[in-house]
Amino acid sequence: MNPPAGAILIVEDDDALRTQLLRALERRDWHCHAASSVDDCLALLPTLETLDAAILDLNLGHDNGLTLITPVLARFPACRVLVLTGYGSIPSAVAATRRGAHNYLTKPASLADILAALGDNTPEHTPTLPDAPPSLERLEWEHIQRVLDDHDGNISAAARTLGIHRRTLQRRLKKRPSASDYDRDRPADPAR
Amino acid sequence: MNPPAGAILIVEDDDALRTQLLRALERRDWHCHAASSVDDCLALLPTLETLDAAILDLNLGHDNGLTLITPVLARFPACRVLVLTGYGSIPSAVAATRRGAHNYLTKPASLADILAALGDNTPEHTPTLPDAPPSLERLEWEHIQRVLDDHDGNISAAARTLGIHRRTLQRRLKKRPSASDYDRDRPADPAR
DNA sequence: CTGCAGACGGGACAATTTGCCACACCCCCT
DNA sequence: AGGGGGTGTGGCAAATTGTCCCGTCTGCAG
Repeated sequence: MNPPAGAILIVEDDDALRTQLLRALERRDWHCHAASSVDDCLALLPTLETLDAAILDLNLGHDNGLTLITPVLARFPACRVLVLTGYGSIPSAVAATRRGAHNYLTKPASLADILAALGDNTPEHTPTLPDAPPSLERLEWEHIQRVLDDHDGNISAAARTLGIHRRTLQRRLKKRPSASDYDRDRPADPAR
Repeated sequence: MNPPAGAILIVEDDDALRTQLLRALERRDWHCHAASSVDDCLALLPTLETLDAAILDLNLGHDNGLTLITPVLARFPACRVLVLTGYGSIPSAVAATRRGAHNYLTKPASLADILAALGDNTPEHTPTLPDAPPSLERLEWEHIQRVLDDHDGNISAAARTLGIHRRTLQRRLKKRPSASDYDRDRPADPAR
């Protein structure tokens, strides 16, 4: 897929996810750099020689990954910036794109999704007419997954922010043995 | 708010909505042009002298409003393009923004929302860190509203695409008497 | 070491909500 | 007039939720 690969920067505050992503990308022959905060990233930037791509988490503690887009592009104008966030919203996607982000994904995203988003060379193709109305259940499910992920799999906490009873969340989860496929190299993944 | 106003183009296939929008904008001293399809719009473009803003619906029959962004900007590079769509998605928002759209809104949007989105002069401000986890119920409700709107208030059709029983949708709607506040002159909205 | 707090999985049971069927009307169209 | 579809409503069984309650585990003070 990408024999030459290149240099990539990962900015993600979740240690587990960051290292997983990093390893997965290195296995694909990318030369990786990683940072876990806005400050780390800003400190790291000047030391880099080249950068072909960057994956930025929006939710970096109290800082916002959005603020990194401009500095990254200032130093490496050709860098492909991919924003990856737990909770994506249309306004923030617009803001990121306006700042020059190449693409915007919401977690959970598989490695394949990420690479595809970065590779998307066609700035003008996407006929994108998927104005398809998602079923209520699907939407609910995806949202639950996101929130759950946002709370590192903590069911109790997720249930609280979702505004439903913990018991209910448990029951619903049991019904759908969803395989969370983060950045697993191959889809198959045990249970982060 | 906008004493000088300017010339604006509205491309929207729903007759009722288009005329409402048009009248509301004219009342605000905008010089309006309107089209109800991609072809109409493309035919209209060359005849225009100036254009300060454009509101494009994404869902134009079988065509996609996204394709209009480039032509519009080609003729009027300084034009502010606002994409307005019934069911918005992050990928399509990214696609629109990449093509040069100034902003992207989902219906229902009040006139105030629209004007604010067009006025948004700050391409670099938005700290946007609302990575807030919406409650399941709120998200559900909003989605229902969008889908309902997408089907012009047709409960049966909406229920079908939502994948729930018509009776259930009815009951849920009755519980929350929401006032659909399209482009009503004044926001007059309870709690969007 | 010993609580204590908080998370997880589950059982039991009542309170709601859904899914479904039925019936009444309406409106539009052939 | 006779479909075909949409909108309200009533009623009822079935599924889902909200609660309470337990028993375990684990990490963290004391």
